[in-house]
Amino acid sequence: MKPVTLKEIADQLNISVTTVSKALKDYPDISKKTKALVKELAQTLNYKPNAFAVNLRTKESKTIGLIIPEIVHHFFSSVIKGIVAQAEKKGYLVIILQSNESYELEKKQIQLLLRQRVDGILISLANGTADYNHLTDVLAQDKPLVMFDKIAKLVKCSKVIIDDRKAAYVATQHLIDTGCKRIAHFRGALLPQNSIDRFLGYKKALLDNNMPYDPSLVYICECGDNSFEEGKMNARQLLKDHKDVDGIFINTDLVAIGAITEFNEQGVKIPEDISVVGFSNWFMSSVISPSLTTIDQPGYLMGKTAFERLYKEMQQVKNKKPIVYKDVVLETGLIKRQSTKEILQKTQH
Amino acid sequence: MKPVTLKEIADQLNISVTTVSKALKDYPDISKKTKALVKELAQTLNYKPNAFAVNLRTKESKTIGLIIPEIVHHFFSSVIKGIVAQAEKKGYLVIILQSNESYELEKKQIQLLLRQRVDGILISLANGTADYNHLTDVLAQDKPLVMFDKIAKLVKCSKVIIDDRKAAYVATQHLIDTGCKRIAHFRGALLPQNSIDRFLGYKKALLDNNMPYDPSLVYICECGDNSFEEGKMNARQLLKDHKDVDGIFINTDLVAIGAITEFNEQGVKIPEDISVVGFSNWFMSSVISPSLTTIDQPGYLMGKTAFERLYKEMQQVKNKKPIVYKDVVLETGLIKRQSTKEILQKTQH
DNA sequence: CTGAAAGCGCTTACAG
DNA sequence: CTGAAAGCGCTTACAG
Repeated sequence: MKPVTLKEIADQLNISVTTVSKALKDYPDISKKTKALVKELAQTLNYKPNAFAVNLRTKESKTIGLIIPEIVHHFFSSVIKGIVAQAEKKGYLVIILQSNESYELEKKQIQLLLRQRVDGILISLANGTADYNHLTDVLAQDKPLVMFDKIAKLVKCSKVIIDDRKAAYVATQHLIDTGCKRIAHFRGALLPQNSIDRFLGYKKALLDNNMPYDPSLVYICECGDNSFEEGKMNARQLLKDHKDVDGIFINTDLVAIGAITEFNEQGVKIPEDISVVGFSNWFMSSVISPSLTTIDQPGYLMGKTAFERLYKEMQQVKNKKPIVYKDVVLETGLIKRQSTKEILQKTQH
Repeated sequence: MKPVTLKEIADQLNISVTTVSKALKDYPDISKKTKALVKELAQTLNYKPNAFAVNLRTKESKTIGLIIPEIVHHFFSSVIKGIVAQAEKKGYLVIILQSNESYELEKKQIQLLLRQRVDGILISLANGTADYNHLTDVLAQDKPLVMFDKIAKLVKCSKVIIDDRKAAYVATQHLIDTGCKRIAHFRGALLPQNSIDRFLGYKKALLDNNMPYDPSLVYICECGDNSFEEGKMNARQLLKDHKDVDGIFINTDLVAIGAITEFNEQGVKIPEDISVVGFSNWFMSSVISPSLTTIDQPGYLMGKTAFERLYKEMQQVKNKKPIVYKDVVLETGLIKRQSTKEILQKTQH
């Protein structure tokens, strides 16, 4: 069963393809009668315009590309959901690609999307991405590109992020406010901007509170996959290296959950012996024991907002206006749970 | 900066578009010299074939559609990952759509994908889907359609599933083997096939062990969203209704985790007072306390396999052969953890 | 070995 | 109010 074309409708009605096309699109210069006839037949034949032909003519695909480091991931899957939902509302389809945190794959995927002539690209960078030529290539073609969460500050394009530095500051301050004196940090991989920013927020909170910054308390993971195992390993190492640590701010909830599991296994009491704060507020964090104090990171909203930005830019391109770049910073919040102690009364008289 | 076309390459080289096209595709009737010239220029100009034009000519989009009930979901996101990875290997792009468990949305999305002229469709049905015309429409167009996980048995197409009935039987048998005498079941929504099959497996295990089947021990959730809250609610209700229940087989891990949380809060001991078995082996289940005994459901493999099936069918269509439908049943396994007791010794003499 | 020509299915400026 | 014609960027059967 071959799909129905305009020509078939035209032939059956003994009118021209032009008229059929215009009738379906409600051009004002077509008679009401013709329109009704055409629409009815299109309906009964179940006519669907051939997207390839339409795209070829209009140079629009109504499709966007999405490149994400990892799909099986609470935060990222929430972002995907936000993007897909918002895109559908505006009549756009989303092609999804996963970079697996690989720079090489990411580069290849950008090429794939460009070849596919998507109208715009949404990307969260792989940890390994340090070279941005593949991204500036996109921008050079006046193809809208919006980064979210894992971004490159140096690339000139719109970005949707949270204030990682501030959020990390709040997390660390909370540890301090609850009485922690010696606070470690699991920072994950070295490169990604949000890893850097969270580290800086941690450091600043220490210094602002006149606490010494000790680099040996910062655990970097070369693999940098932010995994459960990474948390377990780091926690084990920490217990060997620094028996005096009484608080940890951890880059990502999953890593924090790994750490908590290790502490539980070794009989280290949370929060009595060590307080733990995570980052992202994965659903899991509310149900483990003890439940994890963490930073709430609005994934769905970030996806929605990123698409909205991209949409604006795609409109600008369509209207032959210059693309206006804009950064959007979303709010985060601290979720207090059982892995940190009560805030000390600041009783002074 | 407008994308480069074949014509531009042809003009610069003073040859025809035909020759350029053939040279790039390594047709044997083009001279080595010409091929080298064309390829070099294409490279320097960063030529990328216009996918719309290619698709329009070849009637192939090298794109497939994926409709899934929920993206933020451990099992489904694993499936997505498997599909996307395998598709990319074979040179296909994936358009992702989320039905939100809504039949209406699902129907609309099928239309969207058909309009987009995807080469094939992968779908896991919404809970509410009871009418299959939108699916048979796809099949009637000789467009490959493969269902996975949440399928409709009545629709004639390839399916990739697990043996839900058998897996549920194994789960229930495990409860029996560990000494449970009165076993409840949280079955979730009424309609979906796997909900039905898991229930039947539960029931059969009881009967095969000469245990009475008591319908009042089966908790159906009309909302049927398989949520954490559903688990808490059902557990609360169960404690009111049936104080003698000492084991539960629960449809989905997330619901089981909700139940465990409720039991923990009410001081009901797991597995001493009540043993719990879940279904799916979400990552979360290994880190909660007590960790959850569950059925391992191979999400990534299911995604990969579903794409492979679709790929075969797309090849058949391409080669003008009839589509051969096939069901693939993937293996599951029981993961024993802390939420169930040790298996009783079957000492008989 | 090379190229002119037709055509995929649409849209739209233009003529009548 | 209707339609002939050009063209989007490719591919491929055919001629030379």
